[in-house]
Amino acid sequence: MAHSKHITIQEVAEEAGVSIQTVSRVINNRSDVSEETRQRIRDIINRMGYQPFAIARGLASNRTYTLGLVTVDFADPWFSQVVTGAEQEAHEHGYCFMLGSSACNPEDEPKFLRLLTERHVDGILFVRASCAEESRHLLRMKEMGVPVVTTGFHPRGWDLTVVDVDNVGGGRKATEYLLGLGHQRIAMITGPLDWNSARDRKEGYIQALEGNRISPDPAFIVEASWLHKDGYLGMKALLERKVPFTAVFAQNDRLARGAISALHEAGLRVPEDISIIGYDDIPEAEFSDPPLTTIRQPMRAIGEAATRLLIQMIENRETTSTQVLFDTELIVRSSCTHPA
Amino acid sequence: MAHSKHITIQEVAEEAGVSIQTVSRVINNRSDVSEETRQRIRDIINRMGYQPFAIARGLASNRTYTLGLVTVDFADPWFSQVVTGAEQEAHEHGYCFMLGSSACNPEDEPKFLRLLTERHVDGILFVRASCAEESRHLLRMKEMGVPVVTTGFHPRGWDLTVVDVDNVGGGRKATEYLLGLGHQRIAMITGPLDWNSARDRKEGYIQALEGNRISPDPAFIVEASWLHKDGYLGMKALLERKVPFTAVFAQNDRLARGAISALHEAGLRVPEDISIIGYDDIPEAEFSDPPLTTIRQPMRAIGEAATRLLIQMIENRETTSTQVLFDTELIVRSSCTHPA
DNA sequence: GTGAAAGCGCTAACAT
DNA sequence: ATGTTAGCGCTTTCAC
Repeated sequence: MAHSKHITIQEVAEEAGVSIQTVSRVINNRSDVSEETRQRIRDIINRMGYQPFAIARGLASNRTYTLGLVTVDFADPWFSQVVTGAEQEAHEHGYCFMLGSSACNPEDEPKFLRLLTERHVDGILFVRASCAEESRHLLRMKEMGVPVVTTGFHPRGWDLTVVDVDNVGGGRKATEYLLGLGHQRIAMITGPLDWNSARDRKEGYIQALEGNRISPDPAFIVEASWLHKDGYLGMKALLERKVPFTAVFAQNDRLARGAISALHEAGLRVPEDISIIGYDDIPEAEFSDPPLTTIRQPMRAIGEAATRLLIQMIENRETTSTQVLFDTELIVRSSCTHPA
Repeated sequence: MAHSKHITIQEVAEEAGVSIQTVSRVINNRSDVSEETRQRIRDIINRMGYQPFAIARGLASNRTYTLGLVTVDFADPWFSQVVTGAEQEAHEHGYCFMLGSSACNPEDEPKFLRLLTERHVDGILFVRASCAEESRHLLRMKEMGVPVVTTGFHPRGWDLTVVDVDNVGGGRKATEYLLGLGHQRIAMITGPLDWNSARDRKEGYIQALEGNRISPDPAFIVEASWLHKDGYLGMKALLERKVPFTAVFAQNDRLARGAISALHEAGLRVPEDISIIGYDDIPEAEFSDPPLTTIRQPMRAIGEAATRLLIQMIENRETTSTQVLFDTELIVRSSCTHPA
C-alpha cells in the first residue's frame, strides 16, 4: 500500500515482452488478444503477484468500482443484516463499499456525502437513511446523476429505485394472526409515522381490522421510535390510557421487547394476559422471554437485491426506477395465545 | 460522479488567474500562499462548488485517505458499536472506511483483502477479525508494511497495535460481584477459548475465585461460541452435568440471554434460583427479562481510539506497537441476587 | 492481434 | 509567494 513498492503493469509488460496495452487488455478481459498471449500474461501476473492499481484505473477510466453505503445507525439490526447481503453481492462483482454514516447530523454540511463524492463512488446505497436531511441528500444525488438505490426508507412521491419489504402485507399478516387467535381489541405501537414502513404496517393493520368489521380506534395506537426504550415508553403510555386491549402489534422486535418489559413491570404476563407480536425477527427474538412471535423480513436478500440493482444501474447506465418488494413470513413462537 | 461533469483544479485556477499549484496549495493548507490569494481562491472554490478529486490526489500523492475495515460479522453488536466510534473519528480526520468483511471464509483467496489492497487503503482496522485465516492475513499485512491496528481480537505473541478492554479485570469484576453477593459455586459459559478475550475473562474469573480461596472446578465451566444459541446450548450442557451452581458468569450478553432461555425451560427462575451476569452491555440487556446485570465495555471509545491510533501510525509513519486497554464498568440490574 | 501516443486530475520537486 | 516541469499507473483512442 502506501509504503511498499508495487509491481506495475509496466513491469509485467516488460517481463512478457509485450506492450502495456496488451496487458491491460488481458486484465480487462478484452477479446482482442490471442489466446496464447493471454494465457502467458496471466501466468506472469500470477507469478509476479501483480495487482492492478485501482486508483490509477479509476483516474483513467472514470470508474472506481466503489459503492457508497449510507445509513443513520450502524447498530440498527436491520442495517447489520442488510449490509451482510449487500457486501457479499458487491464483492462478487468486484465492488467495495465505502462507509458513510450520517449519524443524522442535520446541522453541518453533508460531510459524509462529500467524502463519498470526492472519492467518486460509482453509486450509493442508502440503507434506512431516514431523516429529512438525508432524504434531501439522496434526492440531490439522484438529480446529479449518481445511481442511487434506497432500502428500508424512501421519501414519498419520488421516482426512486427502492428495495423493501411488503410492509402493508406484513402489517396485515401480523394483525390477521392476532385476529385469528380470537383477539378483537388489538393495540399497536408504531414506528415514526414519517417512515413509510411504519405507515405501511399501520395501513396493513387497518386493512386487517376493517376486513373483520372492526373499526380501528386511535386510542389503541401509540407512535414511537424504533428502540427498545420507545417500546417500553409506548406500552406505559398505552397502559395509562386504560384501554382494554388483549393483544399488541409492535412494529419491530425491539419495540416488542421494550413493551414486554413495561408489561411485566405492570404485573401483566405475556402471553397469558396480553399477546404480543413483533416485526423483523432479529436474533434476540428467538431467545427473548417469551420467545417472540414475529414477522420475518428477508434482510440479507434485500441487501443482495439492492446491490445487484445498483450495480446494474451503474453498468448499464440504466435510469429507469424499479421497485422490488419482498414478502414477509410469519414466525410463530410463544408470545401470542388466545385471549383469556 | 461517474456520470456528471466535474469542475477541476484547472478551471478554478483559470477563474482565479493563478496557476494550478497555487490552488493545490490552498487545498492542502500549505503555508506558502499569501493570505489574500488564499482567501480569494477559497471563495472561488466555494462559489464554483469545486471538490478535489480524491482519486487523482491519491495517484499523485500515494495517499488515499481511505482506511480498510475488516470484520467477520456485521451483525455482531460489538462490531456495530465500535464502528460507530471509528467512523466518526475517521471522518473528523478526512478519512473514509472501506468495508472488507471476510465472512470468515477460509477457503478462497483473501478476496476481501485484495479488494482493499488494490485500492491502496492507507491502513487497516481489524475489528474482531477472529478466525485463524484472518489473523494470518492481518500479520501478512503488517509484514508488508501496511499500518494495522486490531481490536477485540489479536493473535498471541505478536507485536501488534491493539486496542481492547481489560478483560482479565472485567472477568474478575464480574466474578467478584457474584462472590460478594455470597455465591460460592459459580459456573461460567465462556466464548471460544482461542479468543484472547475469552481466555482473559476466564483468567479473571479464576483469579477472583482463588482470591477467595475457592479452587476453580472445570466441571463448572462450559466453552461456547458467542451467539444466543450457544448460551442456550451451553446452559443445557451445564444443567445436564448436575453441578450445584447458584450463579453463572456468561462471557457476553447474548450468551447470558440464551442461558436464561434454557434456565426458564428447565423451570428455574432468574435470579431467584440462579443468578446470572453478562458482559458487554448491549442495548437488549437493559430490556431483557430480567434486566441483565453485566459488565459494560466502552465500545465507541474503543473504536475512536483504534482509529486515532491508526491515523497516527499512517501520518507519522510510526511503527512501534502500542497497546491500549480500556476499563470496564459493572452495571447492576436485576439478574443477580443473594443465593437462596 | 498488437503497439504508440495522449491524457485522466492532481501533487512534488524544483525553479524563480 | 508563485509558476514550471514531470510524472503517479492506468485506459483510451487510433494506428499498423
